Amino acid sequence: MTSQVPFYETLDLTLCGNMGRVHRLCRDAVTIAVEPLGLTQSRWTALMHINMLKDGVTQLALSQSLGIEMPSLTRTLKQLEEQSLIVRRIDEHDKRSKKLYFTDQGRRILNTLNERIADIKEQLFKGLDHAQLDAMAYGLIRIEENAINCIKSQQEEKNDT
Amino acid sequence: MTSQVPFYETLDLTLCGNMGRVHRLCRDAVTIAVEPLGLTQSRWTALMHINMLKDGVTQLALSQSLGIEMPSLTRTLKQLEEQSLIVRRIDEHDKRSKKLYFTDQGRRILNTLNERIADIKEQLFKGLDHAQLDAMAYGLIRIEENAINCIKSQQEEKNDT
DNA sequence: TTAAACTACTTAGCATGCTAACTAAATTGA
DNA sequence: TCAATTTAGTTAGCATGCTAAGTAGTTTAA
Repeated sequence: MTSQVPFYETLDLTLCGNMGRVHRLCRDAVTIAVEPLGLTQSRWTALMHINMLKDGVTQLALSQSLGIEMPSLTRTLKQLEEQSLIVRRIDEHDKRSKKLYFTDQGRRILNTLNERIADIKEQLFKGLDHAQLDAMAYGLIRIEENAINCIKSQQEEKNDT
Repeated sequence: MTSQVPFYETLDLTLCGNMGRVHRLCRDAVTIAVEPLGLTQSRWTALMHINMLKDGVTQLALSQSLGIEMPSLTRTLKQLEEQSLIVRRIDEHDKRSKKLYFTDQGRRILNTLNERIADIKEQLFKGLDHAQLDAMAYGLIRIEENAINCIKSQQEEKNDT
């Protein structure tokens, strides 16, 4: 791929700012489209992931899939339960853990949600072919790994002193 | 570039989640490194951009460079001023606007900051060549444009009804 | 067997993004 | 000219990420 925009000009000082901004914009684009359903970003994202992982998933597994910490998730699930879109049931085999299930209404909302998101996704990725998207995904994953290692090595350094 | 990771597997349902996660991780990697300087993410980012735009930049110009809204910036600048790293002076030519200047201590902190960030940046981008980084930057900018258009068209649709 | 360690989840409270609504200064135009 | 609009910045308060610390159930090991 030819270099339309030199990376070091756009991201050098900014470092991670661009990613944050693009993230917020994508998030907002979807959220505006699903607002009539009474869903915020954290809530529609959680619903999509529960569906992807299938009914009965634990909160821990969901938090890992979402890439967020448990306390962030707890708040969102509480709201979804208050909206009667999901229920949380204690796992009888391990009473510490809770499994997540859609209610009938939750499943109805999910259908609409899927349609709206497919529509927005098409708009967001317009003009980018699969090779370009794959290149981005590869880069993101690579940077993610590097960041995790970087954080880990800094924490170890701190513990040694 | 060959497709190491199929985009639609990693980002399909997640959509923008990956970007958010990578953003947070990069941000945290730097923030851990500069914490001894008493700086949080929003504060070190603001300092870097003030330096990039040069002393005397207005708050408005800075908010645009950062890609955040004025109220988000106001809070951060207030903290930086309380830390005596910058001062905000009313522009005599336009008394609505305020210009930003480093204090001596601010400039000292900035030097250390630059060194630490250069170090972390190298770690974050390890294993990615310029072509790959450019591909990512291009994709990010393209998606950003698409998202802005998508949000705009949805808002216009809403106003028409 | 039972005390210690670990695990899943929750609660409390911070950081940083946002919008809505405000103030005060500058600009526009009837 | 001066009332209406626009602009730069602020304040207030919400959404959603986080960490630290707490509860209660499970596992481990002396």
